[in-house]
Amino acid sequence: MTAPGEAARRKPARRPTIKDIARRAGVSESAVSFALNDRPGVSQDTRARVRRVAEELGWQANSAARALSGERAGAMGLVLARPAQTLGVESFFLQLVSGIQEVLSARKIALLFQVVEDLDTECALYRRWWAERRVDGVLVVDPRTEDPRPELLASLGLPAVVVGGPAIPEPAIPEPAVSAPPDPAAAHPPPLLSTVWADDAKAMARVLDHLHGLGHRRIVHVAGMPGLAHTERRIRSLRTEADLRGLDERHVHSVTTDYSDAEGAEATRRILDAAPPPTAIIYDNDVMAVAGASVAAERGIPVPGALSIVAWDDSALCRVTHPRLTALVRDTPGFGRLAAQELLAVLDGGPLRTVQGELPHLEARESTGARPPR
Amino acid sequence: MTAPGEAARRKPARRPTIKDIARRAGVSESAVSFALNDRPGVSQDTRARVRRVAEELGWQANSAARALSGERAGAMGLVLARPAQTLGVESFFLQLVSGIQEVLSARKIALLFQVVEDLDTECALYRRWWAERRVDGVLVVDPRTEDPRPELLASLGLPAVVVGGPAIPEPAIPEPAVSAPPDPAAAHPPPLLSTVWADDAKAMARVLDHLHGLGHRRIVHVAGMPGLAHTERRIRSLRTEADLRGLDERHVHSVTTDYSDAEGAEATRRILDAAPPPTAIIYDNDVMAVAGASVAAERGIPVPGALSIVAWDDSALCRVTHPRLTALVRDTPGFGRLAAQELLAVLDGGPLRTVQGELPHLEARESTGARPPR
DNA sequence: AGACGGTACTAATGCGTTTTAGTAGGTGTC
DNA sequence: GACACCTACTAAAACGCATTAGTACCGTCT
Repeated sequence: MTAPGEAARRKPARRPTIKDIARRAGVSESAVSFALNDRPGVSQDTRARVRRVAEELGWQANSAARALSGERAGAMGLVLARPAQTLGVESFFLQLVSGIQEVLSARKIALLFQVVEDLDTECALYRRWWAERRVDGVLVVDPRTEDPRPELLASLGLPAVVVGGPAIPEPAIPEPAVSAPPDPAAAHPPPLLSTVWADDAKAMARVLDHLHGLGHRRIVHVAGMPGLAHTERRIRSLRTEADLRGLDERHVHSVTTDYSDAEGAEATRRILDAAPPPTAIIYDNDVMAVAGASVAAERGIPVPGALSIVAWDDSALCRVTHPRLTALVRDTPGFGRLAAQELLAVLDGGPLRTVQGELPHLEARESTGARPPR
Repeated sequence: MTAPGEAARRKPARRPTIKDIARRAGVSESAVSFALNDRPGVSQDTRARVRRVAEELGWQANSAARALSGERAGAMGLVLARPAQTLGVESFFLQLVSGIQEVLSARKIALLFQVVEDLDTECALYRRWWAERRVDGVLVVDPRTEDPRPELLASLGLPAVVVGGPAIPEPAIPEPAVSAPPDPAAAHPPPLLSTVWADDAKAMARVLDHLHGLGHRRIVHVAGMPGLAHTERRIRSLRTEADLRGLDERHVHSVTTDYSDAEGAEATRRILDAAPPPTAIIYDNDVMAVAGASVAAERGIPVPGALSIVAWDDSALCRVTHPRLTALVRDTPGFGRLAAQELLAVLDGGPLRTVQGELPHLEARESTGARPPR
């Protein structure tokens, strides 16, 4: 017996093709194709025999050949445009991806995942993927308020689903009536792509309910990146909820950051320097929330004694701090599954849709408590 | 003018092929192929003209056709076998992937990234990718001590590089001489795959130098998952380093976990319950280190006053805690680049190699200090 | 002048699959 | 018994590219 490694190196095992199956089953290649793809044109007997032979040979369709013969590439794409150093701690993406794949891999569809530096590179990559016919569709993440991607993808005819969009105002929050709406068509352009999203407005309402119920009246929202659609949605929702409770800009407002721990900490320092400082802070992700909690610890500000903290997005992070952080929990893998299903639906010629993910719920932990007296 | 969305939907823009270029440049398809692939057989003039036309048309080779015509799929694979709920906070993988892609995308090679539940599924996926000819090679992460993957991949003839291996003993640490070595061939099987790895032994030596230099004599290592090669390497290295300093099992030892915050915290509680408790703890990842720091805070144990903490792997996490954690910093994207380069080398028919990544350095922050008196 | 060799190209083939266009044989119809 | 009609299959084409085998032309050598 030879060493398995060497043997393997010498004979790189030819992969079986349809032709091998045909020969072995004593039928034509077309018959094999029909049999394996559940197409009519072969008897039950033949179909079963071909299937058995294919199984024996361990045959799998050559994806390139299948893609070439007019059909699909059997792959979807997901691009994450983030500067390399911003990558990291957030658990959101791996979980989203894992949910997406749960759906795709059941259909034997692969996922091309690519991390790029910026939006331009992302767009260039879509073009390349499209020209190379590498993917059948893409999932667009981090939708922005002025987003070139839907337009681009629609013009390429590359099926896509926006994850986390859209940038249109939520129906639940009627805009205050204005004398002459500037340009309704521009404000509400018809959506170019299907979209799955979470209702940030309702989620924000839940957070405000929680904090307001605890007596908090001075609340600051440390938001994420300015251009992102959900950042803007959350900021707007905060304002709406504050208005409902009669709290003006001086008491309740948002500041934007780049989502990093550094800016989260920096924003927290500035916020706590204000006179009077807020009694509660809402952070747009878990990393910043932890960074903020750390700043409070550094300054000896008791949490939740003097300051309550809420993290938008839960993860192990929120449970390893002391105290553990109250967080908005959402089912991120579920969101990924939803997005993948919607993309498959679009590929199957389904209509453009806007579907809504599960509403996040607030997991109250030790970082939120009653407003401090005085 | 029609709405852009509608127009896009109606006319899904045919993608240019080599035939289009040929027609437009007034040459045959083969000439175009020669010109675009830097093959001899066309004049400089023609080559330039064809290139220009291809550029104008925005032509990109159809990846399926290219793959089918005997060549490569133009894609690599990376499978991450982790239970869904373990996914998350670690920044390691996204950074690794980003480094890998820096190298691959320069060569227009795509990365298929897949998250699966367990090792069996991972192996099945390799088989499928191989049979479908979906990838030209794969990167194997999380190498284990008893790892079926190298054998499988070698037998399939699917080029691969192990990232973070190998499971062979480091040459720097000669094993204590034994009378009859059990089976040297089994202990040191010839490597089946190329490997990139970091010298965990030297890194551990650095950590021990640091802690020992600060006076620590009772040190516990909270390691990761038992079956993983680097876990075993680190455990062995710790023992070696402890022996060198005359510290026996009672003073210096390792415990294993599943890398999660929960087990990191749990292990910390048990460790601190020991009499006498250690004065320093080394955690195998950032998440557990933060969880451990949180347990210390919970118990009112001052860090580093009474307990020093070191995290193996740095990330934003280590900087957002209070105090900030001393960590072993490695250049993870660089490691990814190295792995990708090595994989390309293997594809180009290069020899099986074992290359070593940059040695991590210890970033001393506030979580380590002099051994407490008494 | 004929053989030789090189250059710049074209024609034709193959990759593995799907799909379209046949075709042979049987069954039913009137 | 000629016709249509179905079933179960085969043959052939197509997908877009790389590649191999020509081919036409030109200059050079003997």
